[in-house]
Amino acid sequence: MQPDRTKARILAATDALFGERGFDATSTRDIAERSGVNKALIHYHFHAKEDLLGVLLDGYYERLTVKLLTAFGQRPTLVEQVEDVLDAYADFLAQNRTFCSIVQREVASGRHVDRIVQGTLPVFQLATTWFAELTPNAVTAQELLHVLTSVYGMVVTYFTYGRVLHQLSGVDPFTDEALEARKLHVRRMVRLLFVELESRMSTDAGALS
Amino acid sequence: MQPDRTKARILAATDALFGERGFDATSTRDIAERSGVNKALIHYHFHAKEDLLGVLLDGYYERLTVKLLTAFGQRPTLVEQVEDVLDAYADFLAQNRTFCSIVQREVASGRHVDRIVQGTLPVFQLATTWFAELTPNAVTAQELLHVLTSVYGMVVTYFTYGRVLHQLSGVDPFTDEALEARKLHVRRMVRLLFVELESRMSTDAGALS
DNA sequence: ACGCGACTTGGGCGATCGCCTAAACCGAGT
DNA sequence: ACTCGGTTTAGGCGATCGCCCAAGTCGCGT
Repeated sequence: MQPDRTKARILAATDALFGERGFDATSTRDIAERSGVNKALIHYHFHAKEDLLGVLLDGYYERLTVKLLTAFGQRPTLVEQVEDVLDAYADFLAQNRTFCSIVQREVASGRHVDRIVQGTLPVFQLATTWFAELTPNAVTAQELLHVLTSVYGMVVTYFTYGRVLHQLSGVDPFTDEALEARKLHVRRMVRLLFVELESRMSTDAGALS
Repeated sequence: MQPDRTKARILAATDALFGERGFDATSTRDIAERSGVNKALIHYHFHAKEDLLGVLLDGYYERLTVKLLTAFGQRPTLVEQVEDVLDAYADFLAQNRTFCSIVQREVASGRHVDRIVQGTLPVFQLATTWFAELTPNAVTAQELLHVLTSVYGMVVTYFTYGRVLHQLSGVDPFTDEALEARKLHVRRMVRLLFVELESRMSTDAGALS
């Protein structure tokens, strides 16, 4: 078998196992068995187990960044652009649910935070420049961070807590219809935010109520 | 030393270690060392490592539920009650940041989901009955779940992604001032939601835009 | 004083961990 | 035909894992 094919098989197995069990609960032997590859090959191709996670995360963030940056800038108004990016984000998470689990766990453990910050940085900076240009003095940097955190949380929590939501509602949250409904909900919330921002800009004053 | 004191020391060390490293990355020897207790005592008092996590989670959810249910019902209007509950939730997470990390990891791994669902159930049911009484036909069950997920996500994400936010903004998100600012932001978002709900009820029709 | 049950202790069992070594394999270049 | 570098293999090293055992200690009722 050509080495590229081997590396791909190892990475695929790693993704599946890290996603469902987590880094610490997965042994290199598990990965070898799942990918149908000798266990020494993992260390030959990826040096250490830790590096496997690094390569995996870097790949995810590169694909995610490309997808979000291209989703941005397709439609005229800012609201529509934001909606497109959030839709693309939701689609990405739906198609890469292991990514969501892995990041959540690593952030909780404070590991690979640098890599995760670096991965989110391009989109984060794009978002901040949007608002800096569009709402020069209506939104402070602190407030913007809160808004981004909230929107991010709304999108991501739906996927991380998928199992919990399933049990609470009895409905599978990952069917196509359910995902579309979620995206619609997020769009509504974002519209509400924008309405508030615009009204604040027109009155040229801050703070709601 | 009296056994209750021993069990408390073990649980405290378990909480700290599970919180910062996670269940799988923590050994019973780590717990014994941190709590200054013989390693066999852990299995004597708590049977298995897995049970430690169970006891820990049950304790957290009991305290959380009591806190949220008492926070509810102190002020006249529904908006204020919701704000109080969310403030109490944020305070609880701020004072028990390990809880947040632990739950996030376990949910990501699909472990202890039953226990977590059971723990959130009282508050979840209270929230659903609120809206069922107050907005009988303005909000569907599906839509309510989306709203609760979003609000939950807004609150929790701030704490789980504390380290990331710190690096992105350069500001410690866990100072008293920062936490108050976060609570204020969540309150604003909830107010926006309520304004939308009320307008929908007055027009007696659904769907924004 | 003494026995009994609860608690604590050091030591170690078998299993599994990440990683490494030495040898075999294999296709391309000469 | 034969080297040679890249790839794959079986096997095992030392460390660590969860958990258990037999003995020891302690306080308390009698």
